[in-house]
Amino acid sequence: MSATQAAESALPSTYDPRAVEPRVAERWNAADAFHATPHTDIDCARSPFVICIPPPNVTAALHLGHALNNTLQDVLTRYHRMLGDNAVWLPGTDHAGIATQTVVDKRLKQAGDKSLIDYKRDELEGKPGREHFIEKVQAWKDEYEQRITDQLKAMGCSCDYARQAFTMDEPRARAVREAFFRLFQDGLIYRGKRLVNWDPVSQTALADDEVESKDIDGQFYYMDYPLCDGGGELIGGHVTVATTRPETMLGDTAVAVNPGDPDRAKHIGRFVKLPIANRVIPIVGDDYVVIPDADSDDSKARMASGFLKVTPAHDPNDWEIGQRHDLAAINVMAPDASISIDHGWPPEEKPEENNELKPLVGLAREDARKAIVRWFKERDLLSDQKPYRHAVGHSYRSHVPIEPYLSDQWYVKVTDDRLAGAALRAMAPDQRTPDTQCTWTGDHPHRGDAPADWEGELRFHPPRYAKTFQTWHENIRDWCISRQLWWGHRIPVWRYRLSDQAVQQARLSHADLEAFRVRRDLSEQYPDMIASNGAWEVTPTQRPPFDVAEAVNNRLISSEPDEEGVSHVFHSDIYVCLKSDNNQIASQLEAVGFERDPDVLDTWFSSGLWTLSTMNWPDATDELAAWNPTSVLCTAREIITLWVSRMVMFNLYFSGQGAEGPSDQGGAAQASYSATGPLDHSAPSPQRLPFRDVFIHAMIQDGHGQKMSKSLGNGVDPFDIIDSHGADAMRYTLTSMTTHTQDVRMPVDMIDPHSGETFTPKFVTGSGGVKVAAPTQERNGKKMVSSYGVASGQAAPTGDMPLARNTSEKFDLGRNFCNKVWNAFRFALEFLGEAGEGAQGSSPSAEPGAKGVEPDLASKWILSRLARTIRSCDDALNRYEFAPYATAVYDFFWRDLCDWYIEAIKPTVRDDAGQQATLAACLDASLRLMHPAMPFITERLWEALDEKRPDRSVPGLELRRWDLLCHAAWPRAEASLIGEEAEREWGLLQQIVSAIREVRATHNVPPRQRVQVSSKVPTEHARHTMTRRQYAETLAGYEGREFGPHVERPKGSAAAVVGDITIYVHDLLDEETERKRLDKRREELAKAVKQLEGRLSNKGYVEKAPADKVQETRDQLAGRQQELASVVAQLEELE
RNA sequence: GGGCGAUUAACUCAGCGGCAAGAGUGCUUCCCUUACAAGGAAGAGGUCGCAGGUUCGAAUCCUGCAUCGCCCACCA
Repeated sequence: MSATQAAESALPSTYDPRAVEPRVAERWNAADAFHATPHTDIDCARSPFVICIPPPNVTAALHLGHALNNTLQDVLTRYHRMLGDNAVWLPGTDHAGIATQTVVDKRLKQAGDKSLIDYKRDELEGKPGREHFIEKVQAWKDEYEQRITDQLKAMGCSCDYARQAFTMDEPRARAVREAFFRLFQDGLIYRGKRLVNWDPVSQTALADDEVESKDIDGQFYYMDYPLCDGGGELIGGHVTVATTRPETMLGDTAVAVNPGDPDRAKHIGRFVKLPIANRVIPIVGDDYVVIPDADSDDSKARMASGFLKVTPAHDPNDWEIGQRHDLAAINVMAPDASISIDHGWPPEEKPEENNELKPLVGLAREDARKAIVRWFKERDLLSDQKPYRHAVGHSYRSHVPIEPYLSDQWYVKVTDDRLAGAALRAMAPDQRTPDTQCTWTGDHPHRGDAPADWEGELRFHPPRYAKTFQTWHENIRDWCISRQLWWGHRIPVWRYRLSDQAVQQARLSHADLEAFRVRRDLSEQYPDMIASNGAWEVTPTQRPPFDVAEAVNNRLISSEPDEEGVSHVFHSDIYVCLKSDNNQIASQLEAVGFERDPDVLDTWFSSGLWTLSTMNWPDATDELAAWNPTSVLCTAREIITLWVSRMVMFNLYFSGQGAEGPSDQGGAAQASYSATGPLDHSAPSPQRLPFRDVFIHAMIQDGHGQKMSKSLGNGVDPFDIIDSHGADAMRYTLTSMTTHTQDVRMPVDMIDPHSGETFTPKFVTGSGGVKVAAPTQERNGKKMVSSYGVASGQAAPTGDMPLARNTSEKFDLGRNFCNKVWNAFRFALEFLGEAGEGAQGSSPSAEPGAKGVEPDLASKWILSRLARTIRSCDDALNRYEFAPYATAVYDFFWRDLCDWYIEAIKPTVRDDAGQQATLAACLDASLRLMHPAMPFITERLWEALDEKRPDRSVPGLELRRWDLLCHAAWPRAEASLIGEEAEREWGLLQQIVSAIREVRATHNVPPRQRVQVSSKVPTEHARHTMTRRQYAETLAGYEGREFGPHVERPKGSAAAVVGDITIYVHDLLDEETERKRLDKRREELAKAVKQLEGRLSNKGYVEKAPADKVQETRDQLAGRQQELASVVAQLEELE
């Protein structure tokens, strides 16, 4: 070793993560340490361990919630890699459709650049707007994908970065097209007219999860509708409907009452004449309607009038009622939510001739509400108005109320048994709740029991989350997958609109015929690329779940037009789904008038394929064969419905079809890698889960109990913590925080960039009532910018006003631990090297500990503790119990190894080869055990340990060498290492040492000052006490004098009692202190004795409790009584 | 409205039928003892949210209540 190398490898006295982490990362990188290749040969003993990362959104950088998520995945991956599994962790990011598009648009606006509105205008004017906008988003994505990757690497995540994926890159796009194509072909994708969550400002449909509920102070309006006969003649009288949304009354197509309502059911079958619209609408009976009850606890019952206006096109409940009663849905609004007669108003009502209606047309919905209320008031038709507070869905991007809006969208029929039903049957049987509330009425396929031959393997940890998964699927509704956005996977469907002639006269034009002909020719020519039998038009009155075959037969003219060109199709356009991105086919379609659907897919469509697409499905890859299903999914509970569900359904569905296409194999087929020999890719595949285990971890909240999130702006960048505490400290702390609870709180502080001091920032209430750090902070007259200020675009760092990084003292735990580990090694490496070289001889396989030296008590004890610690770590990690794992390594290393073992052997270890061997083994095994949580520091110390002491095995614990710790074998201790006798012995010694230390401390004996100690011990203990003496003397700082059964208390000494041993610490003359000390001890013991006596005097306890418990109590009592007697005797002697 | 969870030391959290109830941080006292002051030794600090119940025995299981949080839900 050269002098410079020696200098480099010298360890400074404080652990400096900044110096260590990049170096270690470089070593891993140079060794390509985390790259894995699938083993398709089942003779290979290495079982796969696979994790797909929950791909973070490219909307922003990662925060501590992600740090937690990824730390846990890395702990598992590194653990299994060390176990010898073929471990791989597949990284990637998510394009996050609407979220990213919104963020980028907002930034463009903030910067005063051309934003989405401008690009949309360009597009309308025939200029390329869409492409240019997507370029902007793409640039954002590139930046944040890189940043996220950098963050993961800085955290030490052992991903196989060569396999990095993005939900919108080409391999993933192929998977999306393939999946869409197959679902389309199988009739599981359809186009439907339904109510969607419409954002009138952004003018797009929103996913349910993009709608935020807010409580709004509104009004309940009571409006009178006059009764009439079926022909519209008023017959006198009226009914009063109650509503919070008077403006939607223009779209009413019925009034509903509860058939069980004694006062109002008689109206069922009658008609009312809808004011303003003059539409004659029926009164129908429906259970949904709440019967009024002024005394009810239900506010709705108190407010209700018993008559419900039914507006199927503008209210989801009313939509359902409309389905049940075959009511028309009349859309009365334009996409911007202004009143309109052009978007579905029945032409036969001739709305343009309606003078009452005319003034309302074009009004915004809020203005229309006022105008209509005024109209009713003026005519004395508004019988009441009451204030009412209720929840209203708002768009999370534009913050305006969502309009339930009738529009054409693409749906995945997840209600089909092949999807939701399969997901339910995939659940581990013992995690299914038998009698949950299921909103589906009647026979529903999902409710069926799992077939006997299907063993569901999907398992949630903790198990309570299985219920969320189950109820979601039992109550699932078809999934709207189209979004009127630009950033996303474009829907691979081309549409040909039939001519008016075809629609109105059921005659096809020449152009129509040509479109049919081209579609048919292409279908024959490219059957694996083009699908056309899955699309149809669903009328508003058709009720889900649909029967595909029925829909195809009745609604779609799947047949070609006959010789005369007459089609049997009504209202249907021709839809063609293209699997490949073959421009030639597309251009042939476009040449005859087909147009590509402008919408993109819901972002969860591509995320739902993640476990397949990351392994390059639909190709039959080795990865898919060997690594799907993956081992475990680590995620947060908020995403169980959005993501976990969809991956389960998709992975089951597509794997069940096999590589060759759809098949009916079901659950009977064998897993193809359970056969002997290499994999046969052409074999039919069984349905496979995307993962067997789902681990749901806690949500990180800020110091105010608010969820840490990107959109709220209270996220903390892991880089900040790495900066203040180091990556290992962050990881260790996060690991130790992971219990099976739901939330953990993380109070966040800031670091003053001017002074480097930590302080608690000033908080302000931001949008949505969220408490956030003020965008700018001031301290000692100097200003700084908070990360919230930067993230929200409200402030930018400058020279005078730099960014103040976040930190949290919670991470001190991990930092202090790292420092302790570092220094323990620094100490040990000082002498392990020299002596170790001499001890090991020339043979590299020599085991220094096995040289016939019987290990001393301390060594036996620490090896026993080590063996138990290894066992605890395995137990904990196999159960996804991260905090107990973290505590186990912490307690072993710090409490046992440093506080007791190293302290005990300090005087002797330099000359004791056995102790050196034991110490080396403990250090080595500790590094292995700690590595999954703290990879950098342990890898660095491994290197140092290897240089000094290559052989660390001891009998019962083989510790083979590896170049890199991250590849080293996880320790396996033989049961023989556990020594109960040594543990008992050492436990007694610890008590003696503590007792002497306590005496010293209360009598203010300086630590360096040695004291004289003698001890009265019963004969049978004398020998043991003598053998322990050297350790006890070291640990408690004394010199032993007399030990024996007849030792008397020397004058002026203090006494401590441990079991049947009485220890005298000489020459402590402060009797007052001694009396107080003993008094306190006596009280404690008396209390314990009383409690134990009480327990034993309880007849029930003695009779019913297990005998060993009772005996234990008796022994305890005897021990305490003896101690108490000794203490009392000492007190008496003091008098 | 439905579901899930939390309430234990000043703070953040473990423990989930039987330890005199634990940890980290903070606090007090003493120590810069050549591994570590990001450290060592000792210590103070808790009617385990409230009220019932089950049990020989409850922080732990059950019921109810209160407070807080999250998820889901159709805005009459």
